[in-house]
Amino acid sequence: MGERRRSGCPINLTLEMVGDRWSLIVIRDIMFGNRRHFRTLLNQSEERIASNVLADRLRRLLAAGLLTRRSDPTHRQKGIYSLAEPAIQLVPLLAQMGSWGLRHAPASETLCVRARLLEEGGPAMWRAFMDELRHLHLDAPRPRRSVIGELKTAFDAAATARDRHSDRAARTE
Amino acid sequence: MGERRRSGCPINLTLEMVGDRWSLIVIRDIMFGNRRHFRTLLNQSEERIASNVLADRLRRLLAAGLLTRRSDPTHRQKGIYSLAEPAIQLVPLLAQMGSWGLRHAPASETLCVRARLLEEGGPAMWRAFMDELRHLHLDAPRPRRSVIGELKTAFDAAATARDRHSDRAARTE
DNA sequence: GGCGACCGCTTCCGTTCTGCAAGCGGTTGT
DNA sequence: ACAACCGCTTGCAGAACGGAAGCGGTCGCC
Repeated sequence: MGERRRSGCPINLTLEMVGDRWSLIVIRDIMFGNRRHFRTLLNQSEERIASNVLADRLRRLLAAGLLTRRSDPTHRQKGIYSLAEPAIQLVPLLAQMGSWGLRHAPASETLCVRARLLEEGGPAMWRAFMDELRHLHLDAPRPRRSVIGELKTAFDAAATARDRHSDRAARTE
Repeated sequence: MGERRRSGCPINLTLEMVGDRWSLIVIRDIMFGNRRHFRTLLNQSEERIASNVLADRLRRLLAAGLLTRRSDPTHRQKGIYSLAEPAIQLVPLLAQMGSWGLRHAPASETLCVRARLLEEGGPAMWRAFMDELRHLHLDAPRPRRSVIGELKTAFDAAATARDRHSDRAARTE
């Protein structure tokens, strides 16, 4: 089992825990999309994760203490996945990844809106977001500010604008 | 060539460019260790990267525009690898990875010193560091502040302290 | 000018990881 | 009872990884 660590460097250790092509995608979907079940993570995945890879990542993230799982009272065989505190503290990292990606990668305009908003909001917004996640995932009290709401509003507005635009484009074809 | 993009999400695109187990290690070593040649990246690698993997990563990072390569005037067959601007802008991301790793992973005390300093310095220190990197890699003017110097001083102090400690431990064995 | 050390980088090969499709046994709603 | 759905597994092919040896070229040195 190649579980031994390559070095004690914090950057390296972070890479070893979440530095693969899927772990942060799963965490992103739970975090920003509030997808809590296996099936929603699988089917609503923008990047089309394979079911075996998803199962494997959930297992690893549970083992690493980044996620927790409890059974869903409404369905005997479902589990509800929640972010643990270490995963919630990935918010600044994900925000930086979003900022970098929208500058240096061919990101889609609509999907950039949230990244841009999170960048403009800065650390204060990240902290509010983390508080909200603690409410949703760790039974902390509901904070006043809803960053998820702000992100959703901005995203919906951008999606509507894009649809209007593509309607117009379709009409002129 | 599995080069097609999975989605236009900025986080996903960042992952696709540098979200593997080695790319950011290579960039980290060039950035913090100022290792500019193939051999130094290979032999001084804390994590013992294999030469074929290193060659592959350098090729990819060059193709992605994160690194540049020029030939070394002192040795006909050597190349000097430099960070391009997009790689320099990974500083905040690497800083966040360091911060997360030292909190949530079993990071070595000595190697944590730099991550902690970079965290305490905050965005102002990151900006100074990026300016210094632009001087070292992009022929920008030398800035007043040397973050690399600060990091080295702190690291050396920690290493000395650790050595003293292990000497003492050895003596009492 | 010959020789050993070193240079960037490649090749080989066994192991592991990924991506895709199908499917399993159990649960739920009708 | 039955179909739809649930979390998750299996099988398999191709890609990526990791370790070791090695290739042709270059350098410093006597």
